Amino acid sequence: MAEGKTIKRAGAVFVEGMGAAFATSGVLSQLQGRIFGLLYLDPEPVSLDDIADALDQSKSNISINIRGLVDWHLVRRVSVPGSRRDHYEAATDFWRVMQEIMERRFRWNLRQVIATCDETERTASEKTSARDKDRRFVEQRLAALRQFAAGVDAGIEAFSQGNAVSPDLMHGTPGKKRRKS
Amino acid sequence: MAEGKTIKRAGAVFVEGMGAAFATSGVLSQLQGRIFGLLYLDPEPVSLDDIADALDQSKSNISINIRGLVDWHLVRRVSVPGSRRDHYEAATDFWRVMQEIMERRFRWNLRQVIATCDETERTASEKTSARDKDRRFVEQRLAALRQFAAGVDAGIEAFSQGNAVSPDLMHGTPGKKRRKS
DNA sequence: GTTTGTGTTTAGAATATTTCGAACATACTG
DNA sequence: CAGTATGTTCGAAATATTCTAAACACAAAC
Repeated sequence: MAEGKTIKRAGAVFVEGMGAAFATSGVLSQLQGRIFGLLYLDPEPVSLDDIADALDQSKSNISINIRGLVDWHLVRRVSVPGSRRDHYEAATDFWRVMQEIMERRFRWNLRQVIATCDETERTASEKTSARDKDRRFVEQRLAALRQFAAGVDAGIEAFSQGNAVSPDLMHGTPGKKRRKS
Repeated sequence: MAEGKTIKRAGAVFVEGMGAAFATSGVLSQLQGRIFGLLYLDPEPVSLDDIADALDQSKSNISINIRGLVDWHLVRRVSVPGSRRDHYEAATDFWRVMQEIMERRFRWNLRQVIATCDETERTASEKTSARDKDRRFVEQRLAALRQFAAGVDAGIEAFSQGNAVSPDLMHGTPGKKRRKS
């Protein structure tokens, strides 16, 4: 609306590019990428219907998908004085978004791995019929995986808090066992 | 085969846990997680058919999915003396896998964003009809996004090479404009 | 060279996800 | 309060993905 027809052309390139990028991100969908692309190049907040219109999608679909964008802090819902409609604008604090993803996606995933290791070990130790050799093998493997996941988890946490992270702190030189300090 | 029935029970917990973890990873599928889970707790390499059998899937499906695991270096194909079949075993160098993912997934994705910014800018500058104000707005936004993506990209590269990465090197304090050097 | 064992490709079936339009709920307008 | 504008929810349709079984290709064994 506020932008000229030419920008709209360039906008189409950007919108589709963001769609492609988001689609392969594993975090957000193609449509969410396109929505973000549209908003990011528009200086004015845009209403739901205008977004639906511009991207040729149903209002309900935009409604659903934009919620995810707001969740990840990639888009803000703002109120526009004259209008009763919800309006949306792109956020520009990508750093924040990245932190959010690291917290809620990566770390959550790592904890899931850790939890699985723990649960497996508990289950394995209940039943005592397995040969010692097998038991030890499994426990050693579970320990190795848990240690890796815990290390990365700690690394991300440190990073999130503004600390530098160095690779060798995270991977405990696999193969050879090493003391903690 | 080489593992007792009890380990198999615990194994089921682990297999399903890995399936769940991988499913939400955005990189690999649930089935791939289950395959990895199975192999990771087995000291012996396992044949295609045995995997298919254990996970109750068709051979072809396993064949397809295991290729992805090998691609990401999460699983190795090994040859077993007595048998003509391909056998597979889990890799244990998670660090390597992580690097692989960072390179081939994250960085590739960031470059995609950068490329889109560049392409958009080129398209925008061809058409000169837009008002200066709009043009500058768009260009400033494209520059900001590109800078962020380039920063993260450089950070990951450094990290991959064993260097420490600190957050403040990456995010150029958004809001206020800043000179390059 | 034929047969047998093995992994891969392929076409279609099964399943899951995305999308739409209608129905609904809610809040503003007069 | 009636009426209208707006966002959300819901069930069905469209689309995409995953999975299977059969056909295929290739190599080893006989």
